[in-house]
Amino acid sequence: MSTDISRYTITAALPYANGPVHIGHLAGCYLPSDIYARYQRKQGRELIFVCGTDEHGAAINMKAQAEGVQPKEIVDKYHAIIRDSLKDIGISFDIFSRTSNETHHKTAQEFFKEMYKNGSLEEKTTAQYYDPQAGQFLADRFIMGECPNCHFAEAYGDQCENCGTSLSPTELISPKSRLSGAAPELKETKHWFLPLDHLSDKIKSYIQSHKDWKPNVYGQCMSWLESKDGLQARSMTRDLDWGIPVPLDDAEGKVLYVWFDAPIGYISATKELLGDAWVDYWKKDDTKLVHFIGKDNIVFHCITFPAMLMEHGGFHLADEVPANEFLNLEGKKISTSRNWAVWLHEYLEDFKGQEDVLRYVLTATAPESKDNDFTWLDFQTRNNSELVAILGNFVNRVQVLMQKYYDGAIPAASKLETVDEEALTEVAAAPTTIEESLEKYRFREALSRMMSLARLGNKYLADQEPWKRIKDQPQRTATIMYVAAQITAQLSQMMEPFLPFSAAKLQEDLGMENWAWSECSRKEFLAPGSKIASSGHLFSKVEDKIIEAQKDKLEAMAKAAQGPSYEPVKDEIQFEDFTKLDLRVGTIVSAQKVKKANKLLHLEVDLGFETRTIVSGIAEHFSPEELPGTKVSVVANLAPRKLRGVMSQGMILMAEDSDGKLTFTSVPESMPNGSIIR
RNA sequence: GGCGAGGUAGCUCAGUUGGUUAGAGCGUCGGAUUCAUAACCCGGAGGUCACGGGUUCAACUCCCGUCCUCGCUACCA
Repeated sequence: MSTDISRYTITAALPYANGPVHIGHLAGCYLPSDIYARYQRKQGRELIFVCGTDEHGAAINMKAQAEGVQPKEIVDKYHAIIRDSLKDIGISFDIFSRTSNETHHKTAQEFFKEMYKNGSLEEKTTAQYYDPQAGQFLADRFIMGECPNCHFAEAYGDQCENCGTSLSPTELISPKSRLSGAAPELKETKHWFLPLDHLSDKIKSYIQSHKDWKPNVYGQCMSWLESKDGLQARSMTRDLDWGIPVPLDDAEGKVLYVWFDAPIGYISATKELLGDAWVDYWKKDDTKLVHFIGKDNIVFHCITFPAMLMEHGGFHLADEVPANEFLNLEGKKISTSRNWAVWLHEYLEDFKGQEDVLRYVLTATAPESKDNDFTWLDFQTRNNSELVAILGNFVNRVQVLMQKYYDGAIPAASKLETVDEEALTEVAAAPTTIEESLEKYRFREALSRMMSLARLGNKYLADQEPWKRIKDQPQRTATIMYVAAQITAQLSQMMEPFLPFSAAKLQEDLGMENWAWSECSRKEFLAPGSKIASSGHLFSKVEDKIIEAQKDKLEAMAKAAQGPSYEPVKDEIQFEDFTKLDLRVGTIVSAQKVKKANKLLHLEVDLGFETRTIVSGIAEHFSPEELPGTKVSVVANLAPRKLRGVMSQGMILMAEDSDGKLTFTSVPESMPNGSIIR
């Protein structure tokens, strides 16, 4: 890894094709990767920048089913939206592929076969639910039944949406297939697992050879590697009909696990782009492999995927994984299901021609070292007082003055004074300082260093006051304007990775090309006599009412998404079913936290005829001190269950609103403990 | 509860081989200016560096403890 770098493989996390891309994705992954790729291209480095949609997995299957369409329709729709919106915001992928295409299917299958041949995969047979009517095995999500825990009737096979418990399908009481409604049968099925424990040391020394990785990345990896349970084997296959068929004889109806095939998508995309030359970008050690991802993907890219590559053999492992944290929106977590998001394709509609504004704001506020907040007010401020007032304004001043005094033709400088020399020295030094930041993945710092060129320009003009000198010092004025023109030219070059649209526009005004990075460490970009045109302001102000409209839109969309989110009414039951429940009035006599659990409270509840111990998961909603004396409704005949070492003998009834907030179901104070509720 | 990351000016952040009055951008206040989209330029105010101990001649920086935020994980109505 210390060898000289001959080429770069830059990947951006594959967006999952079950929804559009929002500003969080952009800030966390696509913008930084694009800035990096554009910068390295300008450096003249050989590189590929690959991405594509991730189109497999049970979630897409589910969504298709919910909408009553084929999975293919879902992924086609979102692939197009994602591809177009990323292109329109200027993300300069060399290829934007998709995991549903043939090259990828073949590549993933070959990869799997090779691992199989190497003996890296462990075959295990387990009992899984099977739908006899639909004739297929059921993914966890495809099974519904009664939660063993809270007895919610529509718990899914992986999790109960009502009480949040993680489940395995076999725990469900009276399970039903969501495909046909039939009762599923347990049937033996075979899957292929990737054991990781034996790789633990190898992975650890790999991670430890990258101590320079960002603390969040390095820390999280070591946290996993040093966890007491060790690295668990993960199943690399699923019983599903949407995905890449497992390329083995005895694997009818089985597909590769989506997390297995997705990262191979980077490789397939490279093949698609380069043909046989893909090998250079993935197997040679003089290649630098950089994965841009969000923090949710760290473990996968730093541990699982490298493990897959190690087991397959012959691959070069990631050199850098500059993962970002999360971006919040107006103080709240971005949420697709609550529709709390600024969607990229909608931004592009609402802010036509202002692609660079979003790029600027999201780069300036990118969550590089900790979660960060995007607000529309901040968006407006940064646009108006940074892009418009500093950058756009400086460029415009130069263009206007040049036009006014010299008809747009750059004058020749006479003798350079110290201030001129100093300014030009800074101009020539800009690439070096910006490069320093970019090579360390400090994009916000790089952006700010780029902006200081504009600040330098504004100060230079203010100090030199050409508008005063034009009257009686024509030679001095010419020199000043010559210098100002060079600053502008350098700006147009240094802007390019960050603000490609504005850079192109400015370069055109200046009659320049997008120069190589190495050509930019200079003092003269534009010779005297070359023309500077002006095609109008680079940026325009964002008015208050635009911001208000966006904020209103956000609230309205969130409200609409939240409106009809009532739980569906459960299946009808008979009166006898109801009478099985023994509900009683009780009073909490004492409450204390259960140790080593932060959601559980150990309650003693007086039921009149006896006092019960009940463990309740309400510790995040109530403090123990406020509870004694509270009248509650209790399920008195629930089978006892041990929770965190404490035997719980019953359950307290709670009401929950759509935000997950809990309250006790009220019982009048006057009702004696032990009274029956029916 | 365990593990990881973070807690520095109104806002967004930089600052660790410990060392003079803790920095930047934006905002704010005052001044100056008019080439420029009331933009630009200069200056000021503004910080118990989450809190409490400890090590040291010296701590934002090292050690111990506590609190808060985020993530993973356990546990859960």
